[in-house]
Amino acid sequence: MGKFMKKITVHIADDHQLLIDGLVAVLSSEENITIVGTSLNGEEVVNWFDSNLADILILDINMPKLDGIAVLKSFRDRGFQQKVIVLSSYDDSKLIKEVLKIGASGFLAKKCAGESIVDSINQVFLGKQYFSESIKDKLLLSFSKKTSNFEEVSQDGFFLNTLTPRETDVLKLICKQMNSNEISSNLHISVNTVETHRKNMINKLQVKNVVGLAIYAVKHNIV
Amino acid sequence: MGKFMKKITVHIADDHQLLIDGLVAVLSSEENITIVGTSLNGEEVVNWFDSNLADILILDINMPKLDGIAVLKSFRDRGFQQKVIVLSSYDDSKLIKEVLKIGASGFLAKKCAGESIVDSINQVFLGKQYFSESIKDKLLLSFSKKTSNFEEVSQDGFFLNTLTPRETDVLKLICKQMNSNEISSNLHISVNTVETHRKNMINKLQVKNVVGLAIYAVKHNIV
DNA sequence: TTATTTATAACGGTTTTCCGTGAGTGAAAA
DNA sequence: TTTTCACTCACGGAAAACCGTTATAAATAA
Repeated sequence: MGKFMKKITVHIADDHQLLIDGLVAVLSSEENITIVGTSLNGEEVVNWFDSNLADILILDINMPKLDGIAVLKSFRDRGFQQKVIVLSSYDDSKLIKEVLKIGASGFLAKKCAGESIVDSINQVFLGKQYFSESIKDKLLLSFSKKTSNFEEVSQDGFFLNTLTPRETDVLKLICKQMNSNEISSNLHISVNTVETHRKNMINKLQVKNVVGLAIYAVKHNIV
Repeated sequence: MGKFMKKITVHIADDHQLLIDGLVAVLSSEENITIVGTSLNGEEVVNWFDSNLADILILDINMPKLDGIAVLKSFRDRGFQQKVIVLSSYDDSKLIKEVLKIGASGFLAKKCAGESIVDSINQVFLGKQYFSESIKDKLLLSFSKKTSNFEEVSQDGFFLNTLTPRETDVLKLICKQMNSNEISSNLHISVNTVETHRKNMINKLQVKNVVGLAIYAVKHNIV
């Protein structure tokens, strides 16, 4: 490796400082990689990239304020060029496909090994895509089950809609184990309205019942 | 530091290999600490300590197979002596109090900084207790709200009961968004039985409805 | 041996959720 | 400016969840 070769600049975003510090420690021994910034939530990421540059962003999905999906979307909408490697605790095939569709270059499950983050940075920097082992398995598995994927595909790539602010309000209260009545008092709206929001969320997130909503909420850091 | 000073031996357990590798990288620069083992789930931890020793165990709460709480309880029941520092994404005051009651020596939120893990290991090795900043705040806050803590205390320290194997079966299916009817077919038991399990879980976990159960399940890695 | 725990099951009644469907308003985007 | 989106509200019926209570058998712990 030549002495004056350009180093790959990396920004790491994760709501767990401990993980960031860990990754920094892992990557610090790689001589062709420099960490030029870190963020603890989505807002910080967006703000940082407003006035800074990095070749690669390691982006956790589950973050407060603005989650990884929202950050990705905002980058895509603004035509930003840096590569993004998504990091997630949950290796859900729906999620993987969604982030790829929005424009991520790689997907790492947190259960992958430390080396694979080094590999992924190098590969993605070269313009390739990168998936950790468990992710590859999940993707292959989901493609072989054509039936269960039919609905997703048929919806032209919008199977994973995001919630409106108001829906998020309702979902938060649902997760506080309130019923529709309590929620309606709390938000000063009619019970019918609450139930409409509830229905709409169940439809757009393609879940079966409140349990699906609650799990979605936890996994997307809404609670 | 003397050349022949005993190093503190540490075992790290977390279901995210990435975090383990990160912690290993962070701790490897500490000359008085050696990592003598790692585990990706609760079972591995228990098995490892059956035939090995470490001064300190860094233990994640959310792990598959056997969660951190279960591991702690099994250690306590068998009279093991190593110190345990609990690691968790969720800095819930109930959880903190419970693990302390079972015998943990420290509690780190994953959002704490990498240095604090070094500090915690050193402190706990000296016989002290250690809490990361956010945890201290949570504890103080919960002690000042005496009212909300009355029920917990009044129950003689068993506010956080564990589920029976069968209840766990039911909960898993609940989280797959099945209704009681579907669950009963799936487990070949009566709908009434399913609903009994459901009720019992709601009671013993002190939640209000399925949403509470689902959130409990996700946070305790049952799904 | 006795007490407790676990898993099973029943039942009637109440509350809540879920489903379909339709509709009005205001704001923002095309 | 027309259209789309977010938010609001309504109603009726079906399905499911929740509550209280009781009970039996087997296994296990005290």
